[in-house]
Amino acid sequence: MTSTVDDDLWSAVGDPTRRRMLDLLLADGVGTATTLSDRLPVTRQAVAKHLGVLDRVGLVHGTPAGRERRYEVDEAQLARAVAQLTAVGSAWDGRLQRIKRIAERIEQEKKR
Amino acid sequence: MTSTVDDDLWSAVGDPTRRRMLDLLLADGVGTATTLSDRLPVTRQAVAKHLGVLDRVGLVHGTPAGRERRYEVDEAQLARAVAQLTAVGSAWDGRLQRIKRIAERIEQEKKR
DNA sequence: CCATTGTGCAACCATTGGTTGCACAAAAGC
DNA sequence: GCTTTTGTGCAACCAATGGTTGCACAATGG
Repeated sequence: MTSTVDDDLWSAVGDPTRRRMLDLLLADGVGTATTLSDRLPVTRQAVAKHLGVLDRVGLVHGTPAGRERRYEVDEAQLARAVAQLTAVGSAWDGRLQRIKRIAERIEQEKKR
Repeated sequence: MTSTVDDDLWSAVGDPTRRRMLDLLLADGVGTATTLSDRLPVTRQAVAKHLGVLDRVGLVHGTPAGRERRYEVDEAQLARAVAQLTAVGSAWDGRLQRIKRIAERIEQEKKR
């Protein structure tokens, strides 16, 4: 069942730009809208919007520091998201395997 | 690195309605826009659009059967998508663990 | 042959990921 | 201290997309 999935968390992580942002933040530890947009193919304003989304679902946390706002990954929340990814993945995987087994059994029946 | 991810595949699977559709198709083996929309909180037309998206990225395959069009999951392609999910998941997981280890080492240093 | 049912297509609406432009506060240079 | 950078936030705007309703039409069933 996919119904156990938090859709907000998932769709936050579903956007490719946001995924890259999380990658960068994880690699560097911390970043601002400007530093992130330097390494991304979108404008600073777009990055700022994404940071807003990620902040709202709790995947990152931003703190004002002087004139800039620093963001870092909330590790616990990202761990939760990862858990959901792998949960859905293995649910589908399980179904696929079951289908494969059934297909093989039918092959067997035919040969008899 | 998330750069190895096929964004089309991922964002196809990123939509919650499409995820539920895949669940239903996997459970039932086959379905049409109408039968799926019976069990989903959206209209038949919305489901038809989603089926179009899923078909375009190859996650499902639709074949005309009389007056209706039957869709089923392309298992190989879904397996690919699952592989990418778990790949990104474990990449992040790895980074999180590394961060955790470093944090623990710093704790150690302090105690000395 | 007529009524039903499943589809596909078009128009329309709200949200969202993106842009540009601007105003303003904090740092840095002189 | 005053001026120039530099980082932010906000607003307007645009295109794509997930959703809706409405309609026309082909296939099935009585």
